[in-house]
Amino acid sequence: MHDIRAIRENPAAFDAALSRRGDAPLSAELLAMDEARRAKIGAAEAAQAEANKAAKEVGAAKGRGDEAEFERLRALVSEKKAEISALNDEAKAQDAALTERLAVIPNLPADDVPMGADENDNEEISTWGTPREFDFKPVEHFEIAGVKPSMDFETAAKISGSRFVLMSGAVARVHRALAQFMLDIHTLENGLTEVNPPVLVRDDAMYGTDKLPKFAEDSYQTTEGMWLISTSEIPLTYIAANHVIDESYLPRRYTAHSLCFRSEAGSAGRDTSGMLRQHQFEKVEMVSVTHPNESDAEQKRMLRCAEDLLERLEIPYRTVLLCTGDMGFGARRTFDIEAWLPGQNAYREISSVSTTGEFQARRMNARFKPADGGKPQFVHTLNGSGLAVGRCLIAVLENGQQEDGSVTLPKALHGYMGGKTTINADGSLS
RNA sequence: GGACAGGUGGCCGAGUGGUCGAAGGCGCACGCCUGGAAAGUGUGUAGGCGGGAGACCGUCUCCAGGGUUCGAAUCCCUGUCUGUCCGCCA
Repeated sequence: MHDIRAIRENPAAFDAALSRRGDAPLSAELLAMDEARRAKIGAAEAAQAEANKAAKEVGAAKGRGDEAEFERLRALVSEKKAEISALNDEAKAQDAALTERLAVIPNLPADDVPMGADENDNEEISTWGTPREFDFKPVEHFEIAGVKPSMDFETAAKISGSRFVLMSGAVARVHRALAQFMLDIHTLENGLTEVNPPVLVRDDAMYGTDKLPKFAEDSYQTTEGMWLISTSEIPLTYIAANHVIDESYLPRRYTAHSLCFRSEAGSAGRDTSGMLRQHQFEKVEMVSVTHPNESDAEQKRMLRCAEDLLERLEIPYRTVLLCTGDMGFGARRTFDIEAWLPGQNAYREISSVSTTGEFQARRMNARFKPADGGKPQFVHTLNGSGLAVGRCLIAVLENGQQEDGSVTLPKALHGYMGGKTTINADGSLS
C-alpha cells in the first residue's frame, strides 16, 4: 500500500518508479481522487465544527432562560445533522475508493534494482560452487532409478490430480531430513525463532501481506471463506499486524516449516514433469520485521542464511538480483537464489528473498514506537525462503546422482538420516 | 451445533446517559535522589484524518455498522471477533 501523502509530495518520482516497473503513470488519477476526498473531508469537518459549537451553546442558552435562542440553536443543530451525515458518507466513499485503488498498485522498486522486462534482465551478483562434471548423462530427479520407487506421481494423481506427488520411503525420509536440517540451522545458528503457524488464514492476513485483493485466483479458499496459505510468509508477517511495538523489540526474526498451497493458475504446461511445481509443497520460510534503517542489511543477512544452506548441502547456485519487471507485486527488492539442477542443465529458483519496505506494514498497520519517543512509524517486513524443501530435494537428488542410479547424499544430511548416506539404485537406503 | 459472557489507550484495567479522550496500574521518557545503579520520588506520555512554514487549530476514534437521545464508552439492533460451558469429533 502506498502513502498518498508521499505521492502528493512527489508525484513525478512516483510515476518514474512505476515506469521503471513498466507501468503507466498513475499520480494524476490518484491525486484527483485524493483532492476530491480531502475537499469532502474538509466540508464535513467544517459543518461538524459549526454544529458542535451550536450544540455547546444550547446548554448555555437554556441556562440563561433564553428560550428563543435555545429553540433556534436546537433547530440549527438538527438541521446541520442531515448535512453532516451526507457529507460524511461522501467523504467515506471517496476515502474507500482511494484506498481500493491504492491496494492494487504494486510496490515501487528500490533505486538499486536494475531496470528490465523479465527474467532475462536479472542481474547475476554471485555464484557458488562448480557444477559437477558427469561422465554420464545426468537425468532429472524423477528419472533416477533409486528415486523412482518412492516418488509416485501416478498414485498422487489418482488421489488428488495433477501437480501432486506421493513420496514414500527413502525420498520421504530425505525430504523430512532437509526440513529438519534447515530449521536447525536457522534456530540454532541464525538466531531465528521457530514458529509453527496456522496454514488456514483469514482475509485480513491475506490482504495485509498483499495476496489480496489482486491475487485471489492464485490461492485456495475453503467453503467457509478461509485461505490456504501460499507461503508461511503470510502468518509469520501478520504476527506484527495491528501492533505498535517498542523499537527495542526489533528486529523480530521468525522461521517456520509449513505446507504451502498454490493453485498455479496461469502456469498450465509449465514444469509439468517432476515435483518442481506442485499445488502443495513444503517450505522453510524466514520472516524479519525490522526498523526501516535496518531492512537493507537484514535482507543481505537473510540472503546469506539461505545461501549458506545450499553451501552446506554442496549444491552449486547463483544469486540474482531481480530486475524491475520480474519482481513480485509487494517487493521493493528481491534476490533469487537458483540451484544448479544437472538433470535440467539449468539453474532453477530455490529461494526468493524480498524486502517489502513498509508496503505490507502499511496494509496491516504494523508499527513501532521509536526509542526517542517520536510518533509510531511503520516497520519494514522481509521474507525469504530458506529454503523451498521440495525443490531442495530435487537439487540434492540430481546433484548426488550416480551412474548406477543411486544417489549420494550430502554429509550435512547424514545426521538427519540416521547415519544413512546413500539411496541405492533399488530405492533402499544404506 | 446449542447456551452464556465479553471486545476500552503501547499493555493491563476502571468506568451503565452529560463534568470522559477516558480513573488507576504497568511500560516508556525526562528530572530529583545516589559515588554509580537499583529502590524511592516528581512530571510527562493515545492514535487516525484535515488545515498550517510553524507554535498550533479543527475533526474523528472506547471492535464495526446502524438506531434511541438535546447529549452515548455507557441504552437498543445487526455484524464480527474472543472466551467459557454443553454436545459432537479428533
